[in-house]
Amino acid sequence: MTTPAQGLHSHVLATLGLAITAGEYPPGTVLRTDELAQRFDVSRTVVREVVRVLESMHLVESRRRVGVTVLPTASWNVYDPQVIRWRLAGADRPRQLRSLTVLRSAVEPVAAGLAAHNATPDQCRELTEQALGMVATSRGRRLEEYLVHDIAFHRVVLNASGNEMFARLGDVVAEVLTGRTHHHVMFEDPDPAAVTLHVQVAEAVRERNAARAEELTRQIAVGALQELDVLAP
Amino acid sequence: MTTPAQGLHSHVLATLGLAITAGEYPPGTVLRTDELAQRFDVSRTVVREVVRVLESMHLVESRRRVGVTVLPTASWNVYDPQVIRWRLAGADRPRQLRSLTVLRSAVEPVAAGLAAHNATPDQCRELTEQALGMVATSRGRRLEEYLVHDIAFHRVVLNASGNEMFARLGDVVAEVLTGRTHHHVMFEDPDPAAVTLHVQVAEAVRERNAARAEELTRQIAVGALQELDVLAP
DNA sequence: TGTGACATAAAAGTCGTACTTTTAATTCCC
DNA sequence: GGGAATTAAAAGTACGACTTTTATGTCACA
Repeated sequence: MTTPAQGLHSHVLATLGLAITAGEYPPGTVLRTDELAQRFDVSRTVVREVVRVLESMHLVESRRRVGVTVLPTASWNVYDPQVIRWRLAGADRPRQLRSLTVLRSAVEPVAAGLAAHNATPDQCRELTEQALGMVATSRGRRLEEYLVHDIAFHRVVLNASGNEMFARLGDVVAEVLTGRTHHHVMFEDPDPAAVTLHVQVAEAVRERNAARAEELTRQIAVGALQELDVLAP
Repeated sequence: MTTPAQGLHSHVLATLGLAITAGEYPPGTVLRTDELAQRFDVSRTVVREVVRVLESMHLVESRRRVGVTVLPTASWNVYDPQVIRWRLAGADRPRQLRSLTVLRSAVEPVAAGLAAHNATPDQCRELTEQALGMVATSRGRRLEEYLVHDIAFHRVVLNASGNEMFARLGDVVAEVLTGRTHHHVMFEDPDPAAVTLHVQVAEAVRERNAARAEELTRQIAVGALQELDVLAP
C-alpha cells in the first residue's frame, strides 16, 4: 500500500499525508517523531523534515514536550494541491469532489467573463480548437480523448482570465474532471448539451461577449452540479 | 528588518519566504544550503527543513548536484495563506490585492446564495448582529471597529455556505479587508451604500432568499472592484 | 485542604560530522 | 567530433550529543 516513491522523504510524506487526510488519525492524536522514525525505518532527520512540511499544510502541529498533534479538518490548507490529491485518493472523495465542483461553479463563469476581455488571439484559437476536439471525441466511447480536450479547454479559460488565482485552479479542475471521468459510469458518452455549450463559450470569448461567455459557463457549471446530485444524492 | 520569531526555523523561513515572494531572487536563481546555513548562521539541518517547506509551497525546487532553484511565480501555491501574507507584505501588494478581490467577487456571491439555504439560526443572528455593528460604526472615523464587524460578517457568510473551500477563504478575505482599511485613505468613512447592502444581505439570508442574497453580494463585490480601480487605475 | 513555587523529565529543537547518492560537467579515447 | 568513462559538487541520509521548552508531578506553606 506504500507508494514506491524516489527518496525516503517523499515516501514518508506521502504515506503520512494520505493517512492523516484519510482521517486515520483523529484530530488530537499525538505522534512522536522517534516513534515515526522507527515505524518507517528512517532517521529522525527525515521524519522531522516531513513533519515540518505537514505542519506548513496545517495538518499537524508540533509542540515541545507534547509531540506532533493531528489538527482538525477545519485548519487544513484545503487549497494545497497535494492535500487535494490526497483527499481525492482517500475516503471522503465524494465530499471533496462536491466542494470542488461548487468552487468551480463560482469561479469559472467569472473567469470566462474575464477571458472574453483578456484572451489573446492565440488563446481564442486554442479555445476553439479544444472545443472542436471535444465535439470530435464526444461520441463513440472516446472518453479519454474527450477528457484531454475538456481539461485543456477549462485550463485555457482560467489562464486567459488573466487572474493568477483563477489560473492556479487549472490543476484542481483537471483533478475534478479526471475524477469524474474515471469514477462515474464510463459507459455513456458526454452530454451533447454540455459539448455544445463549450463550443458556444469559445465563440463568445472570440467575439468578446463577456456576459454571454459568463452565462454559458454558468450553464456548464449547473450541469456539473446536477450530474453530482444524480451520482451522489 | 528580520522578524523576531521564536525559533530559528520560523525566522529563516520567514526571511527566505518573504525575499523569494518579493522577487528578490529571480526565477532560476540557485541557492546552496551550505551557503544559506552560513548566511543565517544556523545549522544545515535548519536550512534543509526550511527548504523542504518552501519546496512544498512550490517556491523552490531542490535537485542534487544543482542546488535549490527558485521557481517562477506561475508555479507558486498562491492559495497558501503564508504565501499570501508574504506577498501582501511585499512589493506586489497591489497586484495581489486585485487578484484576491477578483476572487472574492466570484466566490462570495455564490457563498451568500448557499448561505441563504444553509445558515443556521445562530448564523443568521450573528450575521444580523455584525451588519448592525457595521451600521453603528460606519460614521465618525471608527474604521478599526468597522473593520472587525466587516471581517466577521464575511466570515460568517463563507462559513454558513456550508462549503469547506469557501469557508477557508475567510482568512483571505480578512487579509484583503484589513489591507484595504490600512492602506487606503483612512480619512473617509465607509461607503453608506455598501453598509446598507450588508444589512440587506443579512436580511435576505434570514428570509432564505438565495437569489437576492447572491445578487446583493454581487453588488458589494462590484463596489469593492470599483474602489480598487479608483485607488490603483 | 487547597495553592503556589519548585523540580523533573519528556519531547522537540539544534548542531556537527560522517557518509551515500545522484548527476552535471569534464576528460579522454576512438 | 562524438560518445563513454571519470570526477566532483551538491543534496540526501544517518547518528549522536546537546539545548530548550514545558506539561506534570511534588512538596512546602498557608
